[in-house]
Amino acid sequence: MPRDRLNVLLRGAGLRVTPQRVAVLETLATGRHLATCQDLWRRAQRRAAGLGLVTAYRILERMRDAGLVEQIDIRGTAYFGLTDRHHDHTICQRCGTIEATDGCLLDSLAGKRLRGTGFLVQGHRLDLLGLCHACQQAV
Amino acid sequence: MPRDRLNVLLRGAGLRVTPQRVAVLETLATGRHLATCQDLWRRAQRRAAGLGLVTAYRILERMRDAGLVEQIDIRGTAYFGLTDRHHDHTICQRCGTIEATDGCLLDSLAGKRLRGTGFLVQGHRLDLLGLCHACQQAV
DNA sequence: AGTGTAAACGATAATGATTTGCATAAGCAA
DNA sequence: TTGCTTATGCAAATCATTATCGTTTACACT
Repeated sequence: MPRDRLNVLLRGAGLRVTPQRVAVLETLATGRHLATCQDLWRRAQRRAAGLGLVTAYRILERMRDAGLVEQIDIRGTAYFGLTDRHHDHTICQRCGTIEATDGCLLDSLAGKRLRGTGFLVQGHRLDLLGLCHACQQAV
Repeated sequence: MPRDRLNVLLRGAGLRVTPQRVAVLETLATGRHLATCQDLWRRAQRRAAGLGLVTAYRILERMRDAGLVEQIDIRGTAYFGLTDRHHDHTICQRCGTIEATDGCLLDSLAGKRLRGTGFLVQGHRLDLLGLCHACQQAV
């Protein structure tokens, strides 16, 4: 993703452009999967030396509130990804292993085994992400 | 839910029947929504005095591994519910408020506002819950 | 009913991710 | 460039969850 595009994204979301934010956003755009804050922080340091972990947390929080980033919590840790992507996963209820599904599959899967991984589907979780009525006012 | 049914559930899942487990399971069956471990623990104490918080965690973990219970993590904390129910939610990306959706709605919702609550849908999260290949062997 | 053993329990103390407070530095509108 | 606001970095606090360990209990087999 070109640097300009990142700046536009940030400005468009009403966020100041700082090297740290660009670094985190760029890192986010580079990776193909969801990532934890710690992970992003470690990787983003190549682009912004001295970046603090706490800052990474704040940046992700800010971008999440601005709608640029999506936060998803799995087994006690938060994962982040760009909002414009699809994030469908299989999550093993026993060992917690997370894998992305190939396409966007949906209904009547219970009891079925997914082709490829052999994951046995027992149930599903669907969360609609967005803004509640109150927060829409507060923009 | 009758006490017998609970025992059958536990036994059927290969779990020993203890007053603590019955208490937690009963509490889970009583509540209409997902609940945190702390919450379940507090409520289950009416049925099993002296129940330890750590025990509640272990019971839920055990029942989750046995497939009786579904664990869902939101904003850094785990929520639990019986597996046999549907759990579709709206989650505000700003304030974190979680609400259950009325029915089971699915596609082409992005950008729409939900009737009733006015929740603005920006994206969604779909997790398929079940067992990975390795864990299926280990049963 | 009595007994042995693996599994469950309760309390306390770690762990690890996330937040908070505060002083300093940097973005950006005028 | 100046000034005001917001962002950053660090150290310490918080909070859910996990690990440890000694004690108790469920339950299969007498």
